[in-house]
Amino acid sequence: MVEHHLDPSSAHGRTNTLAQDFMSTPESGSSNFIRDLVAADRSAGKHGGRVVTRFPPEPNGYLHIGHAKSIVLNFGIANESPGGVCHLRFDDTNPTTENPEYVQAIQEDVRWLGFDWRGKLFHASDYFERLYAFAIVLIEKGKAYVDSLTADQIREHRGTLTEPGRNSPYRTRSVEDNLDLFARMRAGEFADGTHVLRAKIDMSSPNINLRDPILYRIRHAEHYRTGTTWCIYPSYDFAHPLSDAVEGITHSLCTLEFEDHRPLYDWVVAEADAPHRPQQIEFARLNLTSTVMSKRKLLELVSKKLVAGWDDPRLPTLQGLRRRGVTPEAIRAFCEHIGVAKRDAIVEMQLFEHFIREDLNKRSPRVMAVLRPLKVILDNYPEDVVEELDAVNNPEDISAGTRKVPFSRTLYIEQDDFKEDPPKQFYRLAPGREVRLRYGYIIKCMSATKDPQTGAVTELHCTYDPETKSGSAQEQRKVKATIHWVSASHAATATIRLYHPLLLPAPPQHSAEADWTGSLNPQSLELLTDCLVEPSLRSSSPGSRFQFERQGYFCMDPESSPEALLFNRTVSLKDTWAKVEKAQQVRPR
RNA sequence: UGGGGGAUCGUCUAGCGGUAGGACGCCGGCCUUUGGAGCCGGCUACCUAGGUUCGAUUCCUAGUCCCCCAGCCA
Repeated sequence: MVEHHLDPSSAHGRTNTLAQDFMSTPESGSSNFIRDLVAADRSAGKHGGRVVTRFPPEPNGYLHIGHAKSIVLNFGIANESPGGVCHLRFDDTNPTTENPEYVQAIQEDVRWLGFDWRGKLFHASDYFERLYAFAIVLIEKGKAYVDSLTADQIREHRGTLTEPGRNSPYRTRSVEDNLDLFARMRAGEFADGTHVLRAKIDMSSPNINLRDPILYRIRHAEHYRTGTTWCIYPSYDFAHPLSDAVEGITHSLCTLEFEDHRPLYDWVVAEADAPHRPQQIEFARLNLTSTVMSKRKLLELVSKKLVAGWDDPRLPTLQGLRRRGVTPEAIRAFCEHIGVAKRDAIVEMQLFEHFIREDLNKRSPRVMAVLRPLKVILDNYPEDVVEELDAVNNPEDISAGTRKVPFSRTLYIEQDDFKEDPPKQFYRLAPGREVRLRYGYIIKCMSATKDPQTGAVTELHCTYDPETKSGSAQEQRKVKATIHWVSASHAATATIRLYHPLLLPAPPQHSAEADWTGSLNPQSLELLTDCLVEPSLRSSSPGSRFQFERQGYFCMDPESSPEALLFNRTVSLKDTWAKVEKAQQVRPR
């Protein structure tokens, strides 16, 4: 049954989120200093009024929520500029860390997030030949030289933060010698580490990046795309600005740590006679509480098998979030909301959860599932009767219709919904008390059966009030609580994974970075077996998202099967009672 | 004790010389067949000290604190 009533409350709710409801293209973003700057450049006719941005990941890991911020910014700015475009470029200049698995995953993730590079897919490795030619230009202008110092010697010559560096004895090599040596580097005549190509700038610069930075190094390694064609590889500081220039990037957005590379970026573009001069603008990277975001730490978790893989739902990777049930819309809305600025910031995980709930609330079908079952027998309900009760699929979306849920004499409810000795403000089931069963009847608890050994409550005997059937007009009796349930003989068994923060709230302070895994939450994964879910779930498919009423949002795992249902909890519902209960523990009754 | 950046509610963020606003969170209330959702109300914020100005979060000066940089990583 599908109704099309215009529900005033949901219609009202919709006016607030109009932009998000019509997002065949992702929502246009809120204002920030970079958007303002790009808009100003465009109206001033800078770069010919064009806007070309780029998202330039190195394919040495999986994308995470921090990358999402950059993706949303770069693609967002391009998409809202007439004729604007955002390139996807793999910054693959270091053959030892990169591999095609990551390239594939990154493309998938960008698409999943809802962005389209419109055919503008590039690799820095596409430009190796051109970059080589730019290097020749530099050498010919006397702006670059081959240095034959060892790595240690180079470090030693570089000076320190407070002391200037010293010129390498090879700094004065002739252009002819440099050309010859550089050609032989390329030809493979030299071993790794024996020579590098360096920019000739200023060894006494207060900016260490300008103390003759390394432009090329020798690496006899197989590159996942160019194989063994090359044994010299350009460094980031050389490849990045020139790749931007070659692609006609107008605004090259990157994170704060590259701020003092900007003079070098500009130097490279200018001295190499690049066809175009992009503008680098820096912004603060995203930090989130109670999780890890650095590639190094994520890789460590995965390779040490501290988590199940890159798509472990506890991880802030895009694949982890997807498997957990987070939608791309929620991620985008979050990224737009947190803003873009230059100050270091740590965003609370609760803010992210808010955007996940907000999105899932509108779209998730409701369903009943009992995570920790407690048997309930309705003593006055006939043994051979099964009623099919009408249940609303989504009160936020009447067009989602209704479904039938079987009801019978023996049911299961949540253990938490019964307390033999109820504390103050607990208004669920207790001896002698009444609650409504969602979509069903009001029931009254007559007695609790206990395990003689442990004293644990094993089953409840209740009576139901036939006059109070849901939807019947005659009985308007109110009770304080409504609880969810499943019919014992109809329910399907499921395994459910609950996720808790990856990091402990207060990380042990002792040693800083070395053993950061000490602050990992050993209880980050909670596995519940023998959960009982309503039978309609048997026919749903992996990836489907639901709200388990009164509990949270759950997503059917890819490894779920009709015989072995498996769900991941995306995020819990806000739980007012949990707060009250916690407050009571601090100051009882 | 070099250079580059940054400081606004608990947390993000707006402000561009004229009443410091929004979101999350938290607290209280309303409503409710989800203690959900929704609604209403509230919450000790401009780093400090001077200066300019009728008026400064905004401009100037001097401090303080925080972040980044000494990879042949990006």
